[in-house]
Amino acid sequence: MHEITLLLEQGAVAAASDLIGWRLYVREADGTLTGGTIIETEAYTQEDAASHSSRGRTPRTDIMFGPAGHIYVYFTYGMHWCMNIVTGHEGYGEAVLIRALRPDSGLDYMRARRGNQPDSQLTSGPAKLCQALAVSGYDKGAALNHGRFALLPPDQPRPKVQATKRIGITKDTHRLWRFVAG
DNA sequence: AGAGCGATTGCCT
DNA sequence: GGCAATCGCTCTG
Repeated sequence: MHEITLLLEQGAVAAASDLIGWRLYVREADGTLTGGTIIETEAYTQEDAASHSSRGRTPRTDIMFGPAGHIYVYFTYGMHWCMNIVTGHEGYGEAVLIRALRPDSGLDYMRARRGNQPDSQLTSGPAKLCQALAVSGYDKGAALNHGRFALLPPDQPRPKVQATKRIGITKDTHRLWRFVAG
């Protein structure tokens, strides 16, 4: 638990890299854990023009400015939810977008929500994994490891991590703040 | 009160 | 690889 806080309080960029290999799950009503190993992340900080927090603290982005270890979810493109883990310190707006998991638990729940896709496509995108884990606006501000969400340490040797450009943004595109396992 | 937008996805060539 | 779909949310006025 404290290990998680230290990891996240380093700041979004270091945390985004270090979170590769950690395991993220949501607990279903019957106790099943649905989720898997984090294999792709992106960092967003307050000085970063691509970040929602760069335009100030608003009702939408308020969670990003709160303490580390909470969930920031946002709705986009009229149909998709995406989830972030808030990092850094109270008053500074930053978070890590969870972009992909390697699913290893609760696969039946994911298939039911994602339309019986191949396992490799159940959680291979930020909106896909929210659909697979049934994450939505309802989860806004939830605290890790105090309710539905569990973030667990790596259960295998940490993979190598590559840093690349972030996906789908139009500002500050040069930053190498996307991290992928491999 | 409402126009504009979007940290994506899936389908198409 | 390119691009349309899609609509609730956000912020401004």
